[in-house]
Amino acid sequence: MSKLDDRALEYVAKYFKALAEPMRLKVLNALQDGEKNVSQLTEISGGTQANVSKHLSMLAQHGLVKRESRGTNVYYSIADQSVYELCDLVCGQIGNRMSLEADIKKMFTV
Amino acid sequence: MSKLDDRALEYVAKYFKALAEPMRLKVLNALQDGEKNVSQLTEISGGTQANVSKHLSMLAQHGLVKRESRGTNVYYSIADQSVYELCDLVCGQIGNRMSLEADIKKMFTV
DNA sequence: TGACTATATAACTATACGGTAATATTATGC
DNA sequence: GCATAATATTACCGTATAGTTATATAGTCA
Repeated sequence: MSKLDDRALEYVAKYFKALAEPMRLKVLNALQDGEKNVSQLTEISGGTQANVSKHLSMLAQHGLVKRESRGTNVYYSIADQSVYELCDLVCGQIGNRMSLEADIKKMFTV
Repeated sequence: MSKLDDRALEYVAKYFKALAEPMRLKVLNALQDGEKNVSQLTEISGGTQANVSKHLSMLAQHGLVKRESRGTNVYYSIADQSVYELCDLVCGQIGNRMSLEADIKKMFTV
């Protein structure tokens, strides 16, 4: 983050934007223990098939997940494990906030 | 990022959302070498005073920056240095992408 | 108090985006 | 080819938000 010009900032912002959605975080979370197909992710996330599919294609477009179709199924997996570092960092930060109610804080410090 | 419930995901998503804006990243970038007041940030970022002020108040609300008024000036500073770890992680990831054009990649690897 | 500076806010517009429902595409097996 | 299953896409709606302009608020100094 030293000398980022405007175009670079756009890229970084877009990357964060990909993570700035609960449903997408849920999907990424579900992919932590290995690849899953759209049906599985749909069920785990509790979303509709269309919506999950849309989020997945967005995540793939931003390079966060990899797509591999096998038969009629399409399997998605994490493209780069370091995405979880990001989330852990954020969780750590949020966990440290004194302004949050105790029960919220507990969620992050388990 | 182990057992995050829906409410926790909302929090994390909101945090990322605060970072998902080029102008806000620019402001955070400008604050790396210490506090600055709104006028300075306005000039550095090239935005309008109103817009920068709005982004700053958003960043403050999400706990990313601290606000301190001295005289008629208001000085903002980074609340938690680890925000730059996040950005560096993202820059590193983006820098590694083979799909990006070389000149874009260069921006991140300098 | 009144002028001046710095910052914040309100009202507004345009645009982006998440969710849904319906439909299209692609692959499999008969 | 036809039926079926899995996934993707389209069109639409409602809402959120970035930016702008104008105005309000607050602090300083004469």
